Amino acid sequence: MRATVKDVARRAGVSPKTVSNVMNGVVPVSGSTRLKVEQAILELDYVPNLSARGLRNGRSGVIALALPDLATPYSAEIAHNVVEVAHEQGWSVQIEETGSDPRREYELMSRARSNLIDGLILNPVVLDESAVKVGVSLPPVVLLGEVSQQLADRVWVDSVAAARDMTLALARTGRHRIAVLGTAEGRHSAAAVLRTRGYQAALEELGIDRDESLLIPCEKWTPQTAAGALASYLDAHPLPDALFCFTDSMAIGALSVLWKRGIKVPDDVAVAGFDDIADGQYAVPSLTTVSFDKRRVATEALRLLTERMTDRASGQRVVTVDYRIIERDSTRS
Amino acid sequence: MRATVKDVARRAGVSPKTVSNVMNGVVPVSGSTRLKVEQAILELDYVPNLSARGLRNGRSGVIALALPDLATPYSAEIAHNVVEVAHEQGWSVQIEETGSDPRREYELMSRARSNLIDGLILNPVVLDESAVKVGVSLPPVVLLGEVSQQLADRVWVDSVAAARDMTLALARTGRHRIAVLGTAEGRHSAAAVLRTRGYQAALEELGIDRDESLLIPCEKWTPQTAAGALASYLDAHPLPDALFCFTDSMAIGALSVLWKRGIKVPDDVAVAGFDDIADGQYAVPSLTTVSFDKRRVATEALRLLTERMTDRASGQRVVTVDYRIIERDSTRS
DNA sequence: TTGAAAGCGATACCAA
DNA sequence: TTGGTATCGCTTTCAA
Repeated sequence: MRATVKDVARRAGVSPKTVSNVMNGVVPVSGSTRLKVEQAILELDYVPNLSARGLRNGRSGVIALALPDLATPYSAEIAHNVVEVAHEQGWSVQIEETGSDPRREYELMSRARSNLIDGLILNPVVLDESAVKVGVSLPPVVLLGEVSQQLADRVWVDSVAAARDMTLALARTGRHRIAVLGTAEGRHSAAAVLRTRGYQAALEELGIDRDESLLIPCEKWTPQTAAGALASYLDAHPLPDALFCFTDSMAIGALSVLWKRGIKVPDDVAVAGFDDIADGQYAVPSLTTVSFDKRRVATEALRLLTERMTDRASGQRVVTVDYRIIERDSTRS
Repeated sequence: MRATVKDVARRAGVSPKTVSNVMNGVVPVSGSTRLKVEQAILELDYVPNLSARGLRNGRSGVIALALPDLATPYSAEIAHNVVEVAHEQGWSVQIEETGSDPRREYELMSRARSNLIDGLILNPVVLDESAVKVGVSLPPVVLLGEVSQQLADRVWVDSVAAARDMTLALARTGRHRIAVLGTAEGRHSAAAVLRTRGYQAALEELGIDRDESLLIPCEKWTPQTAAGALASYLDAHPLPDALFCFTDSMAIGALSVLWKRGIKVPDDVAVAGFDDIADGQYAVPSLTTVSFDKRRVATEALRLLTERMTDRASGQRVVTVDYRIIERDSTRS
């Protein structure tokens, strides 16, 4: 059998309460008792039972991180940073994948209510107000990304401004027929809508007429679907001057298609992405992108979450994380 | 306040035990009482407290997955599959990053002993027998990958055979000066040792003399370090006929360096990887690699883990997952 | 500063 | 089939 506080207390000749005091270190304990207790802990190889502690305290020390798909580099980098920052602050992280399925998001919320989780960082895909109902009975929730949600705290990058800046940057290299890859057709992802909006705002500023044929829809934001979407597009349309992909993953799929067709990047067409995933730097050619500090996203999300744990009542807080355009070989003029 | 079993029991006019029976569905319950209880659960919006359940049962329903670095595509794909399979079987997954630091592995084991985790799937990097001491007091552990460990259950791909086959495949395209990228210099990663061994076995079969100058060391297996290592190598050595990178991530870094130097792949040098990460298919050119079913790795790991939970005593079990060479553009002759 | 005892919520034993 | 009750391990009042 595993040792418990009682065993430690008996061995150290003190009460369970004293053992608890030594471990949690809030109530002062005399040096000699502390030593005896620590000795006993070592001898018995005592490890506290976190289920019991969680039951008693109402907190588990675990937060959940819900992402659409861990296998995508973007999600993976976010997860990496959240896990790292959380660990530094003494939290464990449970990973959940929503697969962009609102039902999974619901499921998650109910799981979160079952007290094994003290809070939830949720990166939703679909623009859906209803999926997250932040009620009093729910644990604290922080949303990641461009969700239009008025209730939960949120950390995001200003996608509209970033997409606008990227479009302007592409135009500055002398390219004016700028296509975008990743616009949403049916179900609207918030990011798709906002990035398209930023793109169109830039065109307007530049006095470039809108051309619907330069919007290339792409339902899933993976290299695979992007490659497929771009391939069919190129079969039916002339090559644009520049291609702004709404994620780096899509850009990588696009680069692959262009290369296979012998279309030179950036000579024949410039390509840009969004997210600054690690592999973008090693793409061929290296990928121009919208970069932001993912570590900062993690830090802020965790800060909002922990603050929300102690103050459930105050209003929604939104943290906007800075971005910058990184120009690499894929758009050199 | 949140509702508890007692509240539900009172409302349904039954005892707490009956509520528990309804929820767990092992002990038969009469139809009418079941209905009453289910009604009460809905009305009170009851969600069981998993900490309490965990305390009572000694099981939490959570497993931990420990990986060196979630941000690498390989780890991310493994994590994705484990989370998915685990979810299907009703498990939650806690993610831990070891950063290839043995201390983190220790820390993890002790955390695992604290009963918030029913089992651990560990993907270690460093060949270190001592890091995982599988004793009676520890939760079940399943190791992922090429670790030389005699105690814990393990799921792996036969790296020696795979590296041998890949080397032979490269040789079949008429390339005989085959370099490998990723050999370990100081601390030995098990995978590096085994893959080097397979490579050398193939050369021997082919009657090709060993050439130490074709072993390119690379401490960390990231695109960045691979790019750096290859760049310095090329500054001092002639170009080999083929470059076998021990991971796809390294291969992606290598492709980037080769492209920047105007070295054509596969015309001037063939490049191959290992792992078959999703982006390899969209690399420029698409990457020849050693592929294996990551979903299967996840399934087997979870199977071993759950079986081990009910049978702590039986001997070590090892599952070997099949691989196959996928030839893509990066090695076309 | 330390001890005794109650209780967090769910489950399982033993009766009925 | 169902009800009462002890129990899992820890923390925290309240007293000493």
